[in-house]
Amino acid sequence: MTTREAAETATHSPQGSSHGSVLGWSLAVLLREWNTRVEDASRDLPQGVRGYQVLSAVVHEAPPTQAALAARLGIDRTVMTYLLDKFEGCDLLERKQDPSDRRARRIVPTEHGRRLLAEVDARVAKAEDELLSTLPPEDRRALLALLEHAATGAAPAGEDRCAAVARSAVLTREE
Amino acid sequence: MTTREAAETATHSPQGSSHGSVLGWSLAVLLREWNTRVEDASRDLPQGVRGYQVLSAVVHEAPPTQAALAARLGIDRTVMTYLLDKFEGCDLLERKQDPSDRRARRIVPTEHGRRLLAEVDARVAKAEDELLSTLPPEDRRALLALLEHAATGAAPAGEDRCAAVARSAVLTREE
DNA sequence: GGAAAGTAATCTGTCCAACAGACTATATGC
DNA sequence: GCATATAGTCTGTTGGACAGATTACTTTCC
Repeated sequence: MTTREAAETATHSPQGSSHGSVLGWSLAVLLREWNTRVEDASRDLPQGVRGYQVLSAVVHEAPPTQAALAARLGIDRTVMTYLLDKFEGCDLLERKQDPSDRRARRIVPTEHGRRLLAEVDARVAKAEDELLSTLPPEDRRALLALLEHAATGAAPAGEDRCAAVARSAVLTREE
Repeated sequence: MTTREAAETATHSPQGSSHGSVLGWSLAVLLREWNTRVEDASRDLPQGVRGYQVLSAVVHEAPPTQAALAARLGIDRTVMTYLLDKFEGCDLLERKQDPSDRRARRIVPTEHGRRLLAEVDARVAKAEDELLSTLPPEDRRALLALLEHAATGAAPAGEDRCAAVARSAVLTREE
């Protein structure tokens, strides 16, 4: 009896959000798999996936400060410090004084960093294709679009704003 | 705003994929937000989100063994041990000897566990709705479907099989 | 029937990564 | 110039993940 109740609850969906959170489970599974695959793709970078995300954000989004970068990736600021230490040590990123605010550091990629990221980006793209290989290309594009939309919409106020700032920074400050 | 428009934004960049992994970032942001919201929704459960996932999986999926449960959620088996200890301590779950294999324990929810989960499930559903509130209902459904499909497809062999086993267990094992 | 190998769960010890909190240096506002 | 806020760093603590050994039981194969 009790088991039957369970089965019923499980399939008895009022509005599609039937059995316990599909959302949470799917996100967790996908992210876990994404991690292991990208971990492999970022083998040349310090700090594995973490490192990839940092380098990628710096190059592609150019957040204006260390703090903005941390906020964008949801990383603690104290953690960001030693992450960047390693990147500087590997000659992938540099910290430069921001002339307009001497407390802040502008994080800029080195040439080496850019080149390496390009390689890794390619490997990551391939890994992601494999990860989503069960979806036809059309659905894959739809999923990515929906995900990005949902993520920017769901980000706790400040993250998308940060991205916007970052983008404008790219435009105004590129040399 | 439809999926197609979003897709355009996503693929908007000059050289196509010059955008670092949208996938990884989106998944991470969404999961992080999902976590904080569900953390709040599961305040009555031991172990927060973790606890919710465990209880939810036990009730809705009824994995046959502790190990299967752990595999489904991507949790280490040694961790599962003390997670379940707490649940037993709170009278939410029970470990019962599996008569057909006396090494294994069947994890079954108590009445209390079921009731509590029902409450929490409701709160979680609400939290998820809010999380995706920027998507129109149609897109929301599409996203969930695509996510689930992608996740089951991407799960390292054994996880969906485990779910299948679990479901059949629900059907065959009556009390 | 019984040794050998395999599996479910547990227990133990180790390690690392996250976070809070204090601290330095700048900035901004009154 | 004093008060308050912010960027970044450093330090100490803690919890959670994981590897490895252990116990109990099952399966296999001779």
